[in-house]
This record gives sequence, C-alpha cells and structure tokens, in this order.
Amino acid sequence: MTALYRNTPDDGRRLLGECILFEGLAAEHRRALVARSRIRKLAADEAVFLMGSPGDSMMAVLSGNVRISVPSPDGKEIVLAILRPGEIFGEIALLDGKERTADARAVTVCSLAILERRDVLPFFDQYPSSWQRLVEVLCERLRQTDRQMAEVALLGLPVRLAKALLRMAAFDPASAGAGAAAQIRLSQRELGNLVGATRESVNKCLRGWQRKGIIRIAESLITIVDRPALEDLAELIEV
Amino acid sequence: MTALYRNTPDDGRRLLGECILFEGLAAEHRRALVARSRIRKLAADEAVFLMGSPGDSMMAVLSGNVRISVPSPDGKEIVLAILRPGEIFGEIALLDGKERTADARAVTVCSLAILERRDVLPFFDQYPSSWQRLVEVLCERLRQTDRQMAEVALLGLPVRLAKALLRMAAFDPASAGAGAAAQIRLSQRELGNLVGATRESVNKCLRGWQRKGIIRIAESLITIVDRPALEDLAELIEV
DNA sequence: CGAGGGGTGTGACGCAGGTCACACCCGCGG
DNA sequence: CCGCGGGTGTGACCTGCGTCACACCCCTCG
Repeated sequence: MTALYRNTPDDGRRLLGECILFEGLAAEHRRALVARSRIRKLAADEAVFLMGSPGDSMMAVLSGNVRISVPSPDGKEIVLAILRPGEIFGEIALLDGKERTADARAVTVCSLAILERRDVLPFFDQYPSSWQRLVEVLCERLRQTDRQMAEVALLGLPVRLAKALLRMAAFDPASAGAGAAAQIRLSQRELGNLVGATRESVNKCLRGWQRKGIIRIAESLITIVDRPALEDLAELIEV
Repeated sequence: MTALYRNTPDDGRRLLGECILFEGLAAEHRRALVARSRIRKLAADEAVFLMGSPGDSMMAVLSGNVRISVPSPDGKEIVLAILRPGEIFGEIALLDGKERTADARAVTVCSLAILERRDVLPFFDQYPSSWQRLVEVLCERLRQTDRQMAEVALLGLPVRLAKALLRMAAFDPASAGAGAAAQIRLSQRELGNLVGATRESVNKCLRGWQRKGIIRIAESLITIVDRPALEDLAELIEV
C-alpha cells in the first residue's frame, strides 16, 4: 500500500500475477511463471523494441505507460495503443515466432516484466487451461483493432478525437469517481498520432471545445469538464 | 477432381479438414470435428450474420467468397477482409462469447461449414495441441489488421489501391503461374469500400493506370498487365 | 543570461478526395 | 418495346485537413 511498493522487484512480480492474462490462474501456476520473469526498468521515451526486430519475448506492464506505434518511412507515425499497468504486449511475435510488427516505447518511466518464449510456451503446455485465457486476450485485441479500423476509415476527425479523449480519460485515477472531472496527460501532437491527424488540427478542434466549455486545456493536460457533451460529440454521425 | 466435387456435403466436409485452422491436426482429431460440422449454402449477397448479433458459431469457407465489413450509420461501410475457401471467420465471438463485431455476407454463392461453440470448445479441451494452431491464426489476423490500420492512416489512396489490387490478385487462380496476368473480379464501388474511398476516386485512379498500360479494365474485371509497375506504386512513399 | 527545444495558438494557402450531377452501356423483367 | 437498376466514366465544385509560417511561453543547459 505504500507509494513505493512498485519499485521493489518482488512486489513488481506480484503485480504480474494480477495482470489480465494470468489473473484467472491458480496461485501455484502463477508462481511458476512469475519465477521465470525478468524485470526491466525503462526511462521515459526509451524503446522496448522496434518494428522488424525478432521477437522472442513478451512483456507485462508493471508500472508506467507504454506506447505501441507504427512508424511510416516519411517520419509520421500512428499510435495503435497506449498501455497501462496490468496489460501485456509483444505476445504476437512471441507466439508465432515472426518479427515485431510495431514499435514499443516507454511513455513515462516504467518497469516491465519480461517473459521469454522458452519459458512461456512450456508453461502453456503444462497448464492447458491458460490457453483459454490467452485466446480471450487476443480476441479482445482483435475487437479493438477492428473498431479502431472502422473509426479511422468512416469517421471525421472531431468524432475520432472525442472518442480518443473518452478512452484516455479512463487512464486517469481521479476519474474513477463517477461524476469526477477526468484528466488526460498527453501532448496535442501525441493525440494527433493517436487519431491519425496533425497537431494543428487537433489544437483547433480542442480550442473550439474549450470555448464551448466542454474541456479545459493547460500544458499537456486536458480536463474533461462536460463529459456528456463530449459523449454526444463522439456519437455524432458526420454532421 | 471433378468440377462438382465441392457440391457434395461429404467432400465439402473433407475440405474443412484442410483449412488452416485444422490442417496440422491428426486425422482422427479432424474427423472428430468434421463429424460435428453442419453445412450451409448461401446465395450471392446473402448475409451470414450481422454486427451486434450474438455469436455462438464460427464458419469455415468451403467454396465461394465471404466479405467481412463494418457498416456505418450513414450508409457507408468499410470492408475488413474478403475470405477464400479454406479460411475461417466468426471465431472471435465464438471464443469470447460476445457480440459479433462485423457483418459477414456471401459475395458469390458459397457454402460454409458451421461449427457451434458447444462442439468446438470441448474439442479444444480434448485436443490441447489445437490451441497452438488457433493462436497462430489469431496472431496472423492481428498482424493483418495492424498492417491495414497503418495503411489507412498513413498512406494515400493510390498506394492503398495498388496494395489492395495486389492482395486481391492472389485470389485469381490464373495468377498462380509466376508471370501470368492476374485478374480481379470486383466492382469499383467494392474496391472503394475495401480501401476506404469512394467509387469515383477509385475510378479516376484506375483509369489513369489503364492509360499508362499498367492494368486493363472491363466490366467488373480488372486485369493486371504490368505487375512490377503496380508493385512500384504500392511501395511509393507519398509523392 | 541567451540560445535552443518543446509545448501551444493561429492564420493563409493548397490539395486530395468527397459530393453531386449527369451520360452511357448492358441485361432483365414486364 | 420501354423502364429500371447496376455497373462505369467524367467533370464541376466544395471542404476538411494537411502544410507552412510564425508568435508566444516555459524550462533547461551551457
């Protein structure tokens, strides 16, 4: 319960047992896996892996946020996901043995649990019930990317942006309370990469909403003042 | 080997055993599953299932093509995939028990093998080695949607269209021969839905390429004349 | 303290691609 | 036979959003 507990490797490992992929398993199974994990700490903005590199490990986020993105040759990039503690990533390359399809980079300083293929695959074989869990995680991913796909292809920038804000708002601990004003700690450029638009477009859209009192903007920190209004914007069908 | 063999249920079932998901399994395992499948025939344009409906079955394409798409409330839609015989779909909802995330519709007349959850899940439990296979299929899907995501967000229409043509060309049996001219049997509106653009834009792009001798157009049938040139267009980095 | 870098705020301008409108062709059913 | 629906072919026009350019703020570092 102390603010520091995430910084000790053993408590970090405890968190590993709580992440979505493993929370359903029996305690003994979890212990078996946790014992084989390795902890790695990253500075803000440090790369975890890059697209095209061989991938024989997967990671679970213990603390901090990790950004999964695909760069384009001309310097742009699209952000596929921003991950919170408890989520896993990098499992695809581990499972099918091919190259990594995206970059992974620490947003904040953060610590990861790393699992190697040679440890994970035997684990799944030994505890077949864990396949079920894994499949659920993959399915959820698939649903998410399908949804995002449809959004990018069919919706205008304002709608996408509103949806992104609402999604990111779930990251803010303060927003746990139902009516509380959620905050989002992302630069506008980053928001742009998240919805597939430029910083400038994002800025103009946000300022418009600020003038209407829907959000408040301040130095890389956006506060959702009128969440229902934002939800309306997110549902709007291409005025 | 006769042209008719796909129309008899038993031979159709044989094909089921050859589809990606099951090809690695022992013959006895396959037989166990095939025995529980049900065959369904669809007319061209008939719906298999719609977004939002509960899904407790998955399908394997035995013959014909199936289109997976997401409709938008204002009448547009984006096509996520077009499936060939041997491919499976609908597995996500079956596996995680939630609603279908997309529409599935027969493009041509086609026949499907249908597997119910109550038959499939016990099967996976009984033959744990089949999980591995399933996970590979899901991973491949994930890679594909990630790639498509990046394309839509980062690339211009011509590049996307060229890529789509090359992908679809793989559908044409005639293109099996290395140098052969591949054909694509899709309306321009459909191509538009596939790359997230309008019929008109697609048309103008295609006619430009026809003038340059890269492709030939005729009534819902596009022939790739100069494949290398098209591959160049697909690689082009946003002139 | 000044320079440089990263963030935000804004306007001018341009263009890819969407929208609309219409023409033409074909096959089909009444 | 004509009308209708679905495909293609094309131009005129509109606009969302990207591009560019520049201003301002704050912080850090030499």
